[in-house]
Amino acid sequence: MLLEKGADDQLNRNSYEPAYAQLVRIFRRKIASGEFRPGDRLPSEAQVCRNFSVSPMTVRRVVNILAEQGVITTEQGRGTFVKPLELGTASFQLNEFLSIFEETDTTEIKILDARIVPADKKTGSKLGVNTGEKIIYIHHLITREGSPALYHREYLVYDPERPIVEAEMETTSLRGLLEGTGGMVLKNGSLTIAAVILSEEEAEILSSTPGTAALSLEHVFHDFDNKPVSWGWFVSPGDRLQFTTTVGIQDTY
Amino acid sequence: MLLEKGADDQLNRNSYEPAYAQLVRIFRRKIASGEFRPGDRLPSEAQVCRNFSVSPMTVRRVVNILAEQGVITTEQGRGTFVKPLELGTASFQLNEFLSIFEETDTTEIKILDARIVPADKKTGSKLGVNTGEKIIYIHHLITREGSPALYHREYLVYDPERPIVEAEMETTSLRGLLEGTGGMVLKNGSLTIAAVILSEEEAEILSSTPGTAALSLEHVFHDFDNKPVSWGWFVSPGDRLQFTTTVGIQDTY
DNA sequence: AAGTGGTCTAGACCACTAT
DNA sequence: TAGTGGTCTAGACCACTTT
Repeated sequence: MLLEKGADDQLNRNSYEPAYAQLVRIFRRKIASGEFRPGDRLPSEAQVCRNFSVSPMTVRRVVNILAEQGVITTEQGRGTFVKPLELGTASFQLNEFLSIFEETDTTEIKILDARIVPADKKTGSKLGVNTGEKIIYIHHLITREGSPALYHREYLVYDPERPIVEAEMETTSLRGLLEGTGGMVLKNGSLTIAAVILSEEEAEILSSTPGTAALSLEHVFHDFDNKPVSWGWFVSPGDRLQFTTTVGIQDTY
Repeated sequence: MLLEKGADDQLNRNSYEPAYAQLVRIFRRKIASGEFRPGDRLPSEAQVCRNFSVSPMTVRRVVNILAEQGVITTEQGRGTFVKPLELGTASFQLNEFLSIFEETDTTEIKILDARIVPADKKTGSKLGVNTGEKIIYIHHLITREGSPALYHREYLVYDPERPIVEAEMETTSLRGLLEGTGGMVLKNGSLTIAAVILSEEEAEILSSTPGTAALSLEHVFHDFDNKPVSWGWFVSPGDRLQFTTTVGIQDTY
């Protein structure tokens, strides 16, 4: 090594990339390359300050980001260590699933059904309305390159004061909901992924076979009064949809 | 309001909870309560500095955390705004799924099979070894409160130099792998959730019925030479396992 | 006592947006 | 020009762990 310094040992202070981001990248690379192995102690923050000529606050920020990313752990008074790979840190992003809606040239959203119906017992309890009360039912089919990819059924509370009907019944509104630009102001929601079997009716809609395995994504959304306003689910045959993710250190330079 | 100040308008500087964490909590609460609605502009950072008597760096940290959490967005030169709910930000944590392994009093891990086998074509290609080469095969059954919850099949590259066999064949090693304390030093892995149908053999293992819907979690792990060292999958009947998560502002005080 | 991470200050300077 | 977010400094003080 002698006195030579590589690109991993100094910052480019003229770069548009901030110093803290460069340091995050450098340390991720050092870990990915095996220079720092799981369990190893990283140089102390004071040392990093001296090595890269940056202030303690900047190093602190880098450490916080890497810890947030699950790459390192800090132990007060002891040091900062490279984390071993942990399965539990894996998270599956819904974004990936929803990205198909953005391929507007190959993806088409059709309305199969949309009307006002009386709530049955289960739907009523999900939406917090009495059985028999009027609610909105919408049935979407999403096709990719001409063939059905998944369907969406949704029940919405019927509030004449809010023009949900018009807003929601537009095909664009489904996309709007996904992107957060819908007409409704939603506070939060809960989502569930489950495995289901296609019924005869579902199989016909999706041009599939009854008894096929499928993924279901169920959702309930609440407004700022904590009242449920939407209950519904997406269903897609198992061979046309799956969720993937990665854990550990990725080789992204 | 007059001159009164509520708990949401001042910090407790004697608390063990740092100022930045208190501020994050306060702003989350203000947003959850509807005091700030999606689209609203929050007070400028300089204003927050004055209102709470904190330095700009502390406010900056708060803003970064809330932005990271997906609660707000920042626009340079314009301001900081409350984000509308976005479906795409949802992420399903594997941790929740793996938490069943921590209930050691009700969860039991049994080895159904564990031996050295020749690699078939598919397994060989997954693990990067030639067809017919020796690999390790392990079959676990995980039971909860006496009844089968899910099974795990795994193929491992056979390296006599590394005592994977002994380490991995212990029931504790599965738990170790999940927690990152296994004997192997893994760099990263890829994970896939898919819907499958239980075969007759699988149904028998799981005390279920053939044709039932099930969730499959497939995994491939790589070492620091970027070589695959493990390929396997968990399978659980759809009525015994699902993934859930939430989006938006939660009411957690 | 010395070294480690953790919080916080009170500014500086910059880039961007609105007026 | 004034106000906004964004980066960074050079310290201070604290809590904790190791020697």
